[in-house]
Amino acid sequence: MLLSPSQENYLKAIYKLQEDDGIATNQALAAMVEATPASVTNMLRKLTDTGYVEYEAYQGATLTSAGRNQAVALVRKHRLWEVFLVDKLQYDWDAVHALAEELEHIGGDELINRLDAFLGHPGFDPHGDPIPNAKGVVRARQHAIAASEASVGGRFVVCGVKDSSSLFLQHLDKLNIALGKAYTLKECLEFDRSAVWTEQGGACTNVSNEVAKNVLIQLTDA
Amino acid sequence: MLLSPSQENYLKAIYKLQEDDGIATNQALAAMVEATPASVTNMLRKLTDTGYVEYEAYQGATLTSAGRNQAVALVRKHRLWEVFLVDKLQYDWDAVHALAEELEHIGGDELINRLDAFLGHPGFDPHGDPIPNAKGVVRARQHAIAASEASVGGRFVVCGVKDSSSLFLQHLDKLNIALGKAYTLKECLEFDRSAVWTEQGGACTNVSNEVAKNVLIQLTDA
DNA sequence: GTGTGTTTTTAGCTTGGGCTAAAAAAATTA
DNA sequence: TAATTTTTTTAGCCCAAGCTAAAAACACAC
Repeated sequence: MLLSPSQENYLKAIYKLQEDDGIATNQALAAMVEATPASVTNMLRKLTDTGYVEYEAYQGATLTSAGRNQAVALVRKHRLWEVFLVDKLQYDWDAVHALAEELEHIGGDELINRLDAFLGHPGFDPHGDPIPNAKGVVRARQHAIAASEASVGGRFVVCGVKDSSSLFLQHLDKLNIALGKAYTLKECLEFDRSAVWTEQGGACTNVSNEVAKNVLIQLTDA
Repeated sequence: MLLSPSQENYLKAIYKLQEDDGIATNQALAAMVEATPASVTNMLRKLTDTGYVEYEAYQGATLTSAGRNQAVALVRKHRLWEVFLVDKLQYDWDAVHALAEELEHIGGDELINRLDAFLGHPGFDPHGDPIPNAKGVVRARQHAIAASEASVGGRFVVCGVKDSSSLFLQHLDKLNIALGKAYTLKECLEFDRSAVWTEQGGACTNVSNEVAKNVLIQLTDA
């Protein structure tokens, strides 16, 4: 059974919602695929008939194992294309999402496995999200927590973002925050719950709680 | 005005037919886009309304300058993706057409210009066809003739193919004929109009007229 | 447990791109 | 020129994927 780009987008949306919220409601799906709830009901019926989704009226949707395989393959394709665009074509990390969204619907396993090899089997995409391997295994990011959870005096390395919207990523660029950079959490300001991060070199950045909640870090002992 | 993949395919087909035959008839278009003549009539009307095609009933279709720009841009995208697939992902030259056909509908100028730069601004695709530049200028292949036009004793280099179907390209692979290789035309066999080509090393290949007609060469004096 | 508000579904319509079958125009042959 | 064949167009249909508006189901508060 071959899936249309639209159907693939639904599967990906269900997958993400299941991961994040545990459940994929009609409304949440509608928001994610940018369609009306009525259209979602339609499509869920179709995907149920073709065996990718399990769905009973009013109960939300879950993926079958076939559906999950498809979704993970799409995530793999999306993230590998993002790596290509950033590493090879020198795109900024905030500009690649939309293009990867188109590219992920092209070709099959052959193409993506060759791309994977060409890129050197990268483990993570430009936003720090892990890339599933050819067998569909996603190794979870280890020990990652939101930066807002760090405690004063703690040292950490930025390893990902929760929000990969262009707006947020450009904001991080302005704050000079990037993946792989190491910081110490100098202090937390009671008033607005913003934080002060210092780099090794001594540069200080004031980070709002809103930002910190969307930055993923790994604590380091050094 | 944004074009759908289907519309883009029609523009490309009209462009090719105009180049090859001088005229794009309804029937030829139908064959090329793999649709019925009735569907072609429909689409031509649409493309006329949007200003990409000039078309009067029963008279065949021609591209406006806007249409030609689009078509040339598509050819550029197609050929650059083919170079990517062969040079970077190690695909065989007979396997890339279908994938490039999908990839050519993705993204806009930005993407393709970055790809072009990444590939080192190649002049020709893996089948020897010239790649239009960012301004839409296609520089014609120089002095290329069909191998069937060569005369006995002549030396030449293979520089392209007329037929880039998978079947034909695989046949060339079997004959060990590839772009860039140099040959001497040893003799022409009266009986079936096949030819004997010899390589520098001395290896001989018997080439049928059918094949020779679809191989493009450049004569060399040496 | 009844009422109110939210969520989901149903019903019916729209648009893009196809299709077939039949009619009309053009081209070819006698 | 007339008859026949080929090509193109018209008319009417289908399917995928969306939409709106209204009805039904659910969930929660009182």
